Amino acid sequence: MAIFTINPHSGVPVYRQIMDQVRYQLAAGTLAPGQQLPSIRELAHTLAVNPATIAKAYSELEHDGVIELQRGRGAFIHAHPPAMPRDQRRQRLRTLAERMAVEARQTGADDAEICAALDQALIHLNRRRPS
Amino acid sequence: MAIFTINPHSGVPVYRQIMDQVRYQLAAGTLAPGQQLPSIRELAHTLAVNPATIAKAYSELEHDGVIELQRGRGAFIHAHPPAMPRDQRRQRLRTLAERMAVEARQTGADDAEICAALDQALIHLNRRRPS
DNA sequence: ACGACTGTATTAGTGTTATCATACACTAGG
DNA sequence: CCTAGTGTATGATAACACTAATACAGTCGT
Repeated sequence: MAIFTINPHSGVPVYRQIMDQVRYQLAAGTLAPGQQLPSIRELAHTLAVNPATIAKAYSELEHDGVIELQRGRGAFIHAHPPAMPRDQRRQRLRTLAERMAVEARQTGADDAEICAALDQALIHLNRRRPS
Repeated sequence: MAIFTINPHSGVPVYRQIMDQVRYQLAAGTLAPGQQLPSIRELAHTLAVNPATIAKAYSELEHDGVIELQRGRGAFIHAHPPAMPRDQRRQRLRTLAERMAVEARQTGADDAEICAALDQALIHLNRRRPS
């Protein structure tokens, strides 16, 4: 199985699918800081998409501090994770939590059910992590 | 203060800002099932946007089962919340939780911090709820 | 120095989205 | 009935998103 898989008919943009998978695998530990990623052209060939599409995904990830691009060398998971300042992190978490809370409530779930879902997701992520 | 407020320069579409606020206020209890919303034209005038923009927001919300549109009468919060089937709800919660878990991990937060953020968000929502 | 690999930049084509304008159809009250 | 309110439907236009094509520039091993 390849590192990444793409579904061109899912409606979600290819470049975003790439970004999501890098983020997910980094969170899950399948990708580790410093590790080299497939080159733009190589990945483009594997997934049968235009190199510019991969370049866009990588470029955005670099802008977000997730990966590091080195001209002539390749793409790498950022060696030193950004380590967001405490205040900013708090604000970010608050935003994420509110979004999830509101959307989860739409399903009719109660607090316990919502928290349980998050616990499960975290446990699932931790599966592959030495931490 | 008006029921809704809009920021035309935020980059997020106006119709989506409307949708988000209806959903949020419903989750928070500021809007209650059965309650009447501002008419399309009235809200359009208040926010200084085209009625079709409000119509789109309302139409999408109706499609999602959040509100009810009655020609010649007005727009109302759906009296009986949709109550998603258990399986579908579980799947939806799983998706939401995974997204939050992955994005929260990006900030460098640990499990406890992430769960605490969600707890806070739920508590904050419950503030205005009789439930 | 060369060649084969890396990322970068610019431009363009295509489709979708967001907003607006205008005309239509239903409902309720006088 | 008729009027003033409601939502509905259609089409136009501008902006944006996504993908692609092509040419450029740095790195590294031979």
